[in-house]
Amino acid sequence: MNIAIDYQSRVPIYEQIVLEIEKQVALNILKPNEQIPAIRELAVNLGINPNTVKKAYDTLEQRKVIISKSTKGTFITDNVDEVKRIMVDKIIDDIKKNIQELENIGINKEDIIKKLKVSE
Amino acid sequence: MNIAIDYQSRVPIYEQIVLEIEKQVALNILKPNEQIPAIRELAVNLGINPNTVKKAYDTLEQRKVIISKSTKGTFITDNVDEVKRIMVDKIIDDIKKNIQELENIGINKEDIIKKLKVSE
DNA sequence: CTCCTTGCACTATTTGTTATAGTACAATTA
DNA sequence: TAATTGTACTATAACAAATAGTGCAAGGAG
Repeated sequence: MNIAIDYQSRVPIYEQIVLEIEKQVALNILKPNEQIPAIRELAVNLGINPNTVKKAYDTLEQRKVIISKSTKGTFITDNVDEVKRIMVDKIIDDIKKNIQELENIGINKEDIIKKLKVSE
Repeated sequence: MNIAIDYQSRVPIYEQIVLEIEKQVALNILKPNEQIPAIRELAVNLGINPNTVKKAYDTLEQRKVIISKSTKGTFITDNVDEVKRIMVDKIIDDIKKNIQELENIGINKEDIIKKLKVSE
């Protein structure tokens, strides 16, 4: 499990872990039903406190990205498609909001497309 | 000056003020050289501490959105276009990043456009 | 000149969240 | 039996945000 923690970031460590694991699920780096590191193990790997990892795992379980099985370990959900769908919807929504903001400022769709095409 | 503060948000109050004023500049609600409320006045209006408003104004001045004139008051910059340009560039950059993320997940440009067109 | 308002500067304290430290339990596995 | 798993809990530390409070210098209005 490869996770880079940015200690300068305003995003809490536990949330960085959440976002990174969600991302790796969406990118098929983490597969359905795959086991992920034990709380204590990941804590050691990242050099942080187990409670912080626990908080991340709790959040991920609430979002149905992972499933914790007592004494067995923690596993990626078997319904990875749903996780992806939610992520994609969120990103699409973000883009729509950004486009709306640009239009509010007075930039029309053609100009937006023009600006996007440069260096894309 | 109409600013709504969300106390539930993780974004600090001073930053909410910064973002809202920048937005109102971009939307031409706040005009070039226009005077904005005194620190103490806005603090009373929003029901917050003057130091919090001061921090917001300091940030805005650093970003060249406003100019503070001792004993005179605080004013919107005369170069509003530059503020707009920076905001637009930032939003465009956000959109690009989001598109890249979608492509990484495996969604091609045509699908992205299709998803964007629904309800837009 | 006096009073009020302005931005500015500073210290101290409070508050809430994040992160750490530490301990313990139940259940499964080797 | 020993080790590992997730779970649960309390206490503490660390940090940023926000508040509280005081005071200064300078300009404008009366």
